[in-house]
Amino acid sequence: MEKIYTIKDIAELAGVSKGTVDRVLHKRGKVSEDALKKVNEVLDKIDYQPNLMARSLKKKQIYSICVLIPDSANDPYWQPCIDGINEAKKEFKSFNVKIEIFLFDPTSTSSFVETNQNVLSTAPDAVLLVPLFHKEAIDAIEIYNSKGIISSIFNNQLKSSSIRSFVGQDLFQSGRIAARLLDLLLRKGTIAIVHIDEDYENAIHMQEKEKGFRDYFNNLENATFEIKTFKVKHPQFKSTLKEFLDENPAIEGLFVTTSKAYQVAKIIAKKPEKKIALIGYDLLENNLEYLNNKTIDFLIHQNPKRQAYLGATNLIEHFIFEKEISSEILLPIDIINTENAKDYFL
Amino acid sequence: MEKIYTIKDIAELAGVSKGTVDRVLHKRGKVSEDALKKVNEVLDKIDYQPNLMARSLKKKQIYSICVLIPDSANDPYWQPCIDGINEAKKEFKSFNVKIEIFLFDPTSTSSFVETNQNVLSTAPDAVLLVPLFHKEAIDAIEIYNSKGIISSIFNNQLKSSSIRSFVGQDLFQSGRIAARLLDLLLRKGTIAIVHIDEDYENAIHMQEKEKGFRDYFNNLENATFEIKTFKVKHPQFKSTLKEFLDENPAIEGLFVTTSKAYQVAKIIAKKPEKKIALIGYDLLENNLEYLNNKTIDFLIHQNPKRQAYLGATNLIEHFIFEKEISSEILLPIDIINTENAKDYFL
DNA sequence: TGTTAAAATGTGCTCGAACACATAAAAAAT
DNA sequence: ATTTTTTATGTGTTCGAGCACATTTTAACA
Repeated sequence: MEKIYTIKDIAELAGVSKGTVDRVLHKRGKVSEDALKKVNEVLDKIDYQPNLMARSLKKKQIYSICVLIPDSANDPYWQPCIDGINEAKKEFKSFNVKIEIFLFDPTSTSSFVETNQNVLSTAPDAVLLVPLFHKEAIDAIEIYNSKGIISSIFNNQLKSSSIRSFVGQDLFQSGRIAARLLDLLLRKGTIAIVHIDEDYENAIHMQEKEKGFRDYFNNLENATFEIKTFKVKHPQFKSTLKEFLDENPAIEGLFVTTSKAYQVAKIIAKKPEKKIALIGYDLLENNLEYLNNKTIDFLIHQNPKRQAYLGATNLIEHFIFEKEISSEILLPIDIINTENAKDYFL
Repeated sequence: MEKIYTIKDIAELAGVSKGTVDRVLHKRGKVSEDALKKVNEVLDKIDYQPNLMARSLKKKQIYSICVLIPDSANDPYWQPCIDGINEAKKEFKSFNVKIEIFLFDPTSTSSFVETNQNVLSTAPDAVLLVPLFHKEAIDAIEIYNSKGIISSIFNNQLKSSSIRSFVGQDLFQSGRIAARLLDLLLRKGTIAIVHIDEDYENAIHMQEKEKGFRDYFNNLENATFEIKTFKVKHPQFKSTLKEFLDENPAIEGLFVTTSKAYQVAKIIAKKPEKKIALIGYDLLENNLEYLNNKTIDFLIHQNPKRQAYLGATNLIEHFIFEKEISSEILLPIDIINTENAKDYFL
């Protein structure tokens, strides 16, 4: 077992005082060449790991992190994110970090902008946000960056050099997985990709999934599939989808690119004459209901709780343990069916 | 933002000294009824959370945890466990816990017994072990218990009132998932369950999986499957399996209950005249190779790394944060195909 | 009432890092 | 050579909890 060295140990070994060692460690200057050399020699020889307890105890500074999440009252998808943040909060409650959650309305751009302004006025050290609105998110992040506030994002990918970290999934790959599962279920036939509410939910999200989905089938040898795309908005949703299915009786499989597969399931459950394979996203209660009665065949789990949790801990550990911020954390893409669904609730 | 109270704060509020508050908090006695009442009144009013940094800094006691894992030189399955423990070790290196890994030979009962004796001689505070050998594990755990050493297990379930915690998967459910996937792949036909090296690897593991597997098909309406069981040991493995397959030409699917699916894949890959569906366990390199060339259709991920990690952190957090030890942590059962396999490496 | 024992309470040091401040040594200016 | 300035180095306090020890208060007994 290797010895744990303290600053005092180093001071004794180098024949200087702990003050000098401290100045060397923190490069605060005011150290003679001679002393610098002596201390560095000791430092090279041993593996000094500062005691983080002591450091955290001494430092009065409280790091503040703001988290912007869509309000789960508008969309239950976001509830696990809130839970994930609260879990991180609990875990690090003894440390000198303050985590505050700000909710915005996912259907309202102005709510997003406004919430960002509120966050800005609290002058946090870092912001973790779901960049639902592309342009507005970029703008907000630029402002944070100019004020020296670290920004991280999760759920949606977003290209900007001002972003320090992204937590999410490889959406292209996610589309490929959906394709592979439908391939398995059907072997051949006509499949439709269904995009619901493409407007305010981030379109890139869905497009990447579609690309991956199509990529799988394009690269398939002896491919016997036909792929269609269907876009629809919520108000006229029900009638439009019915029409679409009636007009395309050959369709045997559907890939819903959002968490709204239950809305589709509700409609196709009423067409028992023909089983349509259905794949969607996320373990919402509504979705699970249709998974259990086998209207939905597979769900792909985006693990929003863990995304939020990892987004938060990535920042927290940067502040209190001086860990480097991982610029990209890609979560595994979990395949869910009736049998393993309940495992994913903790 | 709620104020963080210290012992000093409480002392002032109650009009006593911090020594008295300390005695009340730790129930060390020597406190008058009057003082006890005054302190408890304050304690009821506020939410006191002791500063764990300060506590950890002060306490000189180093908690020692020993981890017993099979040597990965014998079976690569165990390497991720070692990685998981090292990750936990790294994460908590600043805290006063010492984690030591002890490796034993998974093919040798006496190696397991001997290693337990070595562990015992270091008089640790807790032991985390893979109870590969049923009887010997129970014995070892009884001894640990009699010496006041906490024991936790992972990977294998084991019933004993002396065990404080189990981390693993629901093996019955795991068997059901394999069944569901084969159902999906085949729709009907003959399937064989393959148990490899049932002797020294824990038999219960495989039996539970078989039970779940059969349960799925038993409860299936209009079932058109026939299920066989095939047990085999390594030396004569190759020839015996070939024979079995030749004798049962109807077999269209195989469920290998261990991480040795690649050994089966090696054989059926040479029979290209008929595609046999194959499902196995664990993301070993050998398995992934056959997954990628589609000889193996699905792998079920038992997440050994996370099992070990959670087993360790469960104990660590008990010691340093006084968290309760979760008596059972069941990990989700991850379904892996070619498309999402690479996600599961971190 | 005075003395001793027992119980209750308070004080002060420690853990290791951080940093303000005091002191000492070297360099520069008179 | 002496004073002043600059630079280097050391000392001491703080953070909050834990615990040993000192001190005070109360109870018991002669």
